[in-house]
Amino acid sequence: MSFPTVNEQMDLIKRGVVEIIPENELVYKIEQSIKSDQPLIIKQGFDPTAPDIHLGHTVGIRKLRQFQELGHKVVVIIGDYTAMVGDPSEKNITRPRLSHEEVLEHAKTYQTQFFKILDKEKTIVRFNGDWFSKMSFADIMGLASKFTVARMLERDDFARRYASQQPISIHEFFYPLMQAYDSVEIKADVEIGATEQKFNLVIGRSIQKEFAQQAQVAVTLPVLEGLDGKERMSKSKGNYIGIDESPKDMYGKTMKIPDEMIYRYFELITDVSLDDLQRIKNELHNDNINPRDLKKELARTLVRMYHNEIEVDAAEKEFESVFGGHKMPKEMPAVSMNEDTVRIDQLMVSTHTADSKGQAKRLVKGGGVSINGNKITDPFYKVKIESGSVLRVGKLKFVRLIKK
RNA sequence: GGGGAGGUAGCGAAGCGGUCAAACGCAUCAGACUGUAAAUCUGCCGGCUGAAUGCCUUCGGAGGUUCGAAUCCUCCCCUCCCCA
Repeated sequence: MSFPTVNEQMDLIKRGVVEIIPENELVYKIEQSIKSDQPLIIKQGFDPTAPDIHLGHTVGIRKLRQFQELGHKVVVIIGDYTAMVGDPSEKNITRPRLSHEEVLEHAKTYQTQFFKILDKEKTIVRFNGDWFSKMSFADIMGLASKFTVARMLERDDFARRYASQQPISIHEFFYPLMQAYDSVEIKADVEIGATEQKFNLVIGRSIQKEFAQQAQVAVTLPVLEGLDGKERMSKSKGNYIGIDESPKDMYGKTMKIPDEMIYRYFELITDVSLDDLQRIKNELHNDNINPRDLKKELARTLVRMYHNEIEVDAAEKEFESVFGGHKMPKEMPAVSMNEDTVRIDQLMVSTHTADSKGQAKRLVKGGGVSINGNKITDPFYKVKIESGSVLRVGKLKFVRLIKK
């Protein structure tokens, strides 16, 4: 096997990354790899706490693929063990503990989704339960003794929580240690992760040294903001675009991101060339160009990546007809009813377009409800049920009614 | 082990015997304006009720005092800080 030159490799690796810690060690590792004709081991871990992967995850996964293109070996760690323990960084959200079955189920979908981006042949998937489930308490104490509380408290979120009198449980301290130990177990040369992972990645270096290994290089990547443009993309915040979503949803959701995010999305989660990136940046500063058109280009690009060209056109047409021409979408959920007439609030509750009759009435009073394009203003309006009638609530919720 | 401060709606934060479904801010949701963007303005913002000065559920949990408790008492659970 022959590898590209050090400079070629570094150019690709550095694209879109925030930090390489330390860069000279990475250069050294690549030199050694070329010299010995051995690939580097590139690691990234995922906790399968949610059933599938969204575009936020692809920032890292795409970086892994770049390493693969350079000839290196990617090891994806599935944190089945850590996921079962429960993610302490989100402790304030009290999430339900996942059973091992659920975790494995999620892990399964993760794996198929990984391979929409990664080269299956060049990817090794490991579960960290393989080694953690076998450790004795003495082993755990041994691991714990290799790190100090003072260093733990250097970490931003711990420091902040400590300062603001929020609880921190002891077991949360194990998280970084477990992640670090994963690196020891697979002898990682490079670990990649989001910027917020910096602390964990660096601890991996310390712990590897404790185990007489060469320290890994930490590569940090930006965290992708979700549809709100503020908070990180995450399933639990509902501001995500899943990579398995339909072309229509993917396109529509992309059109919803704030303008400031357009460039960032192009940069972090698409394959557009550096020239195109520059062009996009210029056009965003050009007042004669409607940023919406660039957003459309982004939406097209994303749908193309995860679906295909035909779907791209269909999704765009669908989007334009609904939101441009104020027409109805082609496909919408249908609900069949026996009644001849139903009061609007009841109809909304039974079609799940409102959570309660009270909310339904409020929506009607707010002017957000229409039947076949006719706005309803009376919260006690009786809707005549006819097959083909369309109930619209807000901008996005449509239901087709069917008379039984 | 000792001392102190706390737990209020999605979040932050008032209230400290009735006028509290609970001020205010933020977020969410809907409307106007738009490009399904941003900003701005408006409305809503526990549930039920043909829409109430009505009913039900809610202020960490369980009891109690009272005509009446988020507000007082008892016990319990949880968190934070300081001292040892």
